[in-house]
Amino acid sequence: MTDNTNNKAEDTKSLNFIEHIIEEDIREGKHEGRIHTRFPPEPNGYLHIGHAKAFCLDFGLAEQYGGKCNLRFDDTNPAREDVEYVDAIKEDIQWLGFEWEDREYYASDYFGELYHYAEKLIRKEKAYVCHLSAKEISDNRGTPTEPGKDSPYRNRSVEENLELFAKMKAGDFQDDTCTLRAKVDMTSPNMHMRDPILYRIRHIAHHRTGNEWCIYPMYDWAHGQSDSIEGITHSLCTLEFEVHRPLYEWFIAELGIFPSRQIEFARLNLSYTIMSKRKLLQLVENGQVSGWDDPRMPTLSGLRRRGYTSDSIKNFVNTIGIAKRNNVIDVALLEFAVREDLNKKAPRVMAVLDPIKLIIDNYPDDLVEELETINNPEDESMGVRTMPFCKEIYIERNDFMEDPPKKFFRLAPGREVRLKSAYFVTAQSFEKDENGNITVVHCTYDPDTKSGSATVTRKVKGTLHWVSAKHALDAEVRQYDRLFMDSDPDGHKDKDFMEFLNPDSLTIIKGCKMEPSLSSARYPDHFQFQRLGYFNCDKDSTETNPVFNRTVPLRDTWKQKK
RNA sequence: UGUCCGAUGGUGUAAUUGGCAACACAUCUGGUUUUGGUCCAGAAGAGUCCAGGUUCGAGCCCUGGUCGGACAACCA
Repeated sequence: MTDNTNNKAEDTKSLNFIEHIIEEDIREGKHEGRIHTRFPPEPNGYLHIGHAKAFCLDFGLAEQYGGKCNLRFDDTNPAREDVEYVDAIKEDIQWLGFEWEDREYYASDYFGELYHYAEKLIRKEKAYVCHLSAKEISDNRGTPTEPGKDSPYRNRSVEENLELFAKMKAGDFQDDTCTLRAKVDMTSPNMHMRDPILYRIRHIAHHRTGNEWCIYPMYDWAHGQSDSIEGITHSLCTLEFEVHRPLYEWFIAELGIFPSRQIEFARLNLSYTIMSKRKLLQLVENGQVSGWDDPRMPTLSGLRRRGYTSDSIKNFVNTIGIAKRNNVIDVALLEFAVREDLNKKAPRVMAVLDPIKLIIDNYPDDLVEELETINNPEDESMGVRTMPFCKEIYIERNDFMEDPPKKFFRLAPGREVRLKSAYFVTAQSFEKDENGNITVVHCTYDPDTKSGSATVTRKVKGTLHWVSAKHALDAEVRQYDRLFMDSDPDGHKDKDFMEFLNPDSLTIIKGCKMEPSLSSARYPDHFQFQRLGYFNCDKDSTETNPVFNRTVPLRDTWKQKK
């Protein structure tokens, strides 16, 4: 949260609905005022900005109310999960500055305890071993508007169930031959209460428990009980689990265990992007992006590589709020968040992406001046540096126009502009190649207009960035645009999200000219390329081929008017 | 024909729990500026999905609608 919103939040005591619940719980002395949350990712993919919303809430609330937040991997499905993801998930959470100390847990840590809970349910005649096939179970479950039918195995004896369940665990049965089901109510209007499956048989090695188990708990059975075992007071999850809550509470009541409370909030949706892990995986596997950390991905690793700062993401997440209604956040808000943060932090440098040579005819041939320039006008403590200046420099191709419109403030024949931190120059002539493209612009400079000298009082409308031709560093720049051309690529019943992929989401520009100080840039150093945008050094960058990503362009009111 | 949830400017969230609907982004003016950035000043934009009811008073409470979302994996 920024200082600003924080102050406002405290002044007006503007709370989201979960904070209201928590404060009321504290007021009433529930759980002795203890607040304990958890973030429960499944290690089957990388975390994205939507997960950031969730874990900033989980960890943030714990921080805010002097409680704790556990990191718990929900690893109950060995077929889809992998340690690669565990490490990536931890790195992303730490990147945003959250700490779980020694509370790194795994649902698989509780397999033993869960097994005993299941036996307890069997003894209470609240669970049974069912030999129906997946198809039969599905057929018997009914539909949302029609009740289901009882399984023929529903009423066997406690002893028989206990024995069969032990055999399931012992590996006496093949995959998919039977399940352990809770005995709730096949006629419930809530589908999740129609004798949900607790365990299925899978003879697969688990990334943590190896071959110790061949029965694996389902989400509803593992998740809630894990919350309870850890003494979680407020278990926050997204809206789609709302219909699971009655079951969550049924287990607590039947087992008589610690009553964690599940609270649901609306997940984050961002315009022009998709947030489904499955679909993001599809982009990775089809090679539409270079990996989970492709700078166009909404993953935290992608945003990090793109040049987003962790502060900007936290600020963003705290700005969007928490509620229960479905929402779509404008990506412009995310972009605002990085600009706001980088404006304060990023040193200003000069880089010319589409160079055209500017020759200062009246400047001494061999003279090189070291001109001083400020690193960040927003933060004087960032100091100054010098840039070499000489007779031939590069400017941006679109900063010169042969025949400009009246509101064009840049260079044109006979027009004078300022070269940032250097001199005023006036364009005199230009050269074209056989195709009519301008190749060189000739100008003259006024020695009395040197930056910092107060000798000239006349004003110029435009200021251009530039790089000394002789000293320029050649570099590659990767410009990114939105990955999808539709504001809601995932929201069309008749069309696949892949149809909306933007073919121009990545533009690689080689031969960009940069000021020499950039040779020391290393991943993930952030910069503002003056007049262009915020950029960061990419991890592909090398000594011989420096690479920069455009994080986000500067706000451009000129372009909008054109 | 079911159950659950939701509905406040273009977008997102607030509203001291029943007291003149506020903040941010986006948009548009004007000013400052050695970045057409930043910053500063200002404008426009909702009367809270609809219809009733309770009340001195309703975005908040009640009733009935409408619209939107979730739920029928041995996924989470």
